[in-house]
Amino acid sequence: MLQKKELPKLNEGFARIVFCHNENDVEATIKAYTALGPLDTLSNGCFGQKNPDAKIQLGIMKFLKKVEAPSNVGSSSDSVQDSAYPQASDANNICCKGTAKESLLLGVASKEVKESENLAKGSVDDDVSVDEITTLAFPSISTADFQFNNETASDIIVEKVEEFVNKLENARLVLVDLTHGSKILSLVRTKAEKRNIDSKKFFTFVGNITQLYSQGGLRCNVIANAANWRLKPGGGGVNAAIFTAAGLALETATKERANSLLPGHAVVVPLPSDSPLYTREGVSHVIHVLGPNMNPQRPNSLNNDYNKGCSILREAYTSLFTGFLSILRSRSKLPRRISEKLALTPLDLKDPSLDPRNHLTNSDQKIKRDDGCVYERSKKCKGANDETVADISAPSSTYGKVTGDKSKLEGPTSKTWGSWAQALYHIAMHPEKHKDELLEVLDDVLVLNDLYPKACKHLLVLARHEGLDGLVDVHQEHLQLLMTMHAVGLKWAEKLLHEDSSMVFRLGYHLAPSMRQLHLHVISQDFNSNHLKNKKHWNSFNTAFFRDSVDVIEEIKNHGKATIKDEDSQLSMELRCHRCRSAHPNIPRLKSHISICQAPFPHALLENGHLVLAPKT
DNA sequence: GTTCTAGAAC
DNA sequence: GTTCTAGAAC
Repeated sequence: MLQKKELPKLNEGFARIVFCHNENDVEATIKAYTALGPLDTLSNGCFGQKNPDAKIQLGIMKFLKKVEAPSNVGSSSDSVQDSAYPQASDANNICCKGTAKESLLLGVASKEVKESENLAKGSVDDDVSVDEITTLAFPSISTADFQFNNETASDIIVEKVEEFVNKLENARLVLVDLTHGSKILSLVRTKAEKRNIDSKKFFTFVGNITQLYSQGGLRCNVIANAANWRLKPGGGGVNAAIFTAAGLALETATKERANSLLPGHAVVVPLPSDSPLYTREGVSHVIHVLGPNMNPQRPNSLNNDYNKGCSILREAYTSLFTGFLSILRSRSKLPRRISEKLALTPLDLKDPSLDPRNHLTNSDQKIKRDDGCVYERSKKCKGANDETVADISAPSSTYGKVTGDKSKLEGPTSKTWGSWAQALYHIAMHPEKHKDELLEVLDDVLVLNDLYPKACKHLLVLARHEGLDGLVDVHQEHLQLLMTMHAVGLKWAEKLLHEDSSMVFRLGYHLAPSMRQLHLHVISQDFNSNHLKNKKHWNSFNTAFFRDSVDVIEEIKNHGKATIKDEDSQLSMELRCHRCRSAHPNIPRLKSHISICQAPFPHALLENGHLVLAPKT
């Protein structure tokens, strides 16, 4: 209903929403406001007026039966939701629905929280909270600098959104572009409409992805970055904007997770609470994504190979959305009281104890945080209190009671483990007792040298979660952990490559590990070690017994578990060179062969990131 | 996971 | 004779 009494006056710094019942109401409203000053058409279904003194824009949202979407709407506005509003036959009906109201609020929220409170109170009857919605804002991947065809990219975006949108529960996805005339937004919008994708769960938005809340009133807890492969600031576009807006905190947090990214992959980085993006915009995570590159001027150009390109772009969106889902899942594990506070903006969080980022759950999985607060706290705890690590493990755990008991201990998969097989488990549970052996200590993982390396360089990335003895225990909810383990392993491989660029690394898990506690092998492919002594040693790294980390991650993403089969048969297979595939009668003969074999690695290994090599110079 | 060692393979 | 494997014990 047009609320004419609200029309004449708009205080400085305030915005107002006017609910219109029908086209006539909208026209009348626009007319009334036009009388007060020039009115801009901001975008489809949305009009605005810039008040130069107030520095805030007034918006009038139009809710009608069906609005044709013009792809080009010139405007000087900063940002505005780009159509895709819920549509219904009666505007009042929409107004009564929380989701529509959220859209309204999001569309024209003002700059300061105080102001938006006033906005809500002044113009909207019911107080409907939008706070419980978790939102991922993402730019179109690869269509800008990487010159990926917009038409094809829009198909893939819509396809992937459609695939994930039903898994979101109370969350949503927003495709963001800086410009109003954005071709990709227009294409995606049209195609999403055609496929009847729920516009409450997915819509497009015009605005700066680093100012969605402060300038556009759209609260996005998670934003995606179209990153470069080195995960470094600079370049241009979204990457430069996000790194600049997030400050050094993002660079540091990113470095802890990964040093580089393969095309088609994504890495979730929790944003430290001192980052301006966190304090100003309420962004808790940045997900770096690397898409395929079609630009010959940029590294790893695919030379217009759209077969590969499409497959990598699909992978990129899968990784991005899966990363987002893992954030949702870890949030949903928070106790109710905390999750209720989750969507509070940082401005609302006067009491740091209310900040969910400062909490650990009581469940058997810690909510991983390496932002300043928690990291500092956990470090302090380690010094003061030996129970820190025990706090992480499950109080309700029924296995793995670490006592002096020499008897075999049961793990979660009820496999029995000899006392000798518990060494990694002990390290994972009590890293403070093994400081000298550890190369790196992070919230979720530890890095250490394998005690009996089977190659010149052989590291282990050890999960710290209790209850994960091996791959068999890994499920969908561990996806984020697997990605962290991979990223940390990759980081170390690259560090070692820096010291010796002739090395080649492979990252993977043993199908049936001898040692309890999930660990990722990062192993150089020279296999030049006196500790490699028998057929089992060789085959555990050079048959299907060795499961590449990238493949395991894919399997968990797609099927929720890793395929475990034929573990024993792999270990007794004939001995074959991992490069030229020639067979050898015994270990000494094989070893003398691999010391000289220069054959290229098999295609299956060279493709899809199974091997980590130094970049070609 | 390693070490030890009997016995098979050469 | 030596070399190498594979199973038991830890």
